[in-house]
Amino acid sequence: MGLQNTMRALSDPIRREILNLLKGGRMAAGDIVDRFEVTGASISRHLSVLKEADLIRDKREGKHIYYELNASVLEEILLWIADLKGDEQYDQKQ
Amino acid sequence: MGLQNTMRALSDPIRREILNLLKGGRMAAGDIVDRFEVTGASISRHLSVLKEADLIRDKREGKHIYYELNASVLEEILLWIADLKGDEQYDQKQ
DNA sequence: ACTATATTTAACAATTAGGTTAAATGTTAA
DNA sequence: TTAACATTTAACCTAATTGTTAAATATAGT
Repeated sequence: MGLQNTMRALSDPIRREILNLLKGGRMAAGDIVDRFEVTGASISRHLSVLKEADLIRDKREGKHIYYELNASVLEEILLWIADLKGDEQYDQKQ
Repeated sequence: MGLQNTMRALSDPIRREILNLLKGGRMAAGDIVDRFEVTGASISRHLSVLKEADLIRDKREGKHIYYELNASVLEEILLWIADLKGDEQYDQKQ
């Protein structure tokens, strides 16, 4: 919901790294946790911030909850930044 | 210095609005302050965060300090986001 | 129903961020 | 050098963020 949520979600390095991981395809929460030094509880909250920003989506499958990237939300930032840069080429592009 | 500083700077709505104002050309600190409801001290700190992120540059001229946009730093974010989106078209460019 | 596994939520502590007012700094002009 | 103006810095307060551990929830298998 809106640029603010998205920007806030992206302001944390762990959350950005999570998105980077998901670029390679969906992952179960536990597998994401394994990639970081912090606890599962901590990652779980990062995931919920990303989900609130609609940057990721989750889907339960049995015991696991899989997370996947939803990159479409990024278009808004991209446009905001391109506008700031006065980058009309990109602005035009859908 | 780096994506983290930039992202952090952009995560605040007042700072984003300041950048938007500067899109129209350089402004003195006081004129920026007038556009917001918060105190000059508060805006001054926002400006210093933006400056640390190298998103703006300042230049003293007599009693005034003028701030101007430095949009070039945004390229890094643009690439980061484009990469996440798998947007090769933009990735290639430049 | 019980146990093990996967994940989230709650409660708390530490840190960071953003706001305020008051003091400090830098500049210009009298 | 004093005064006025423009801006930043310091000191302080409150609220938000991030991390931890422990408890709660959901699912699957026995």
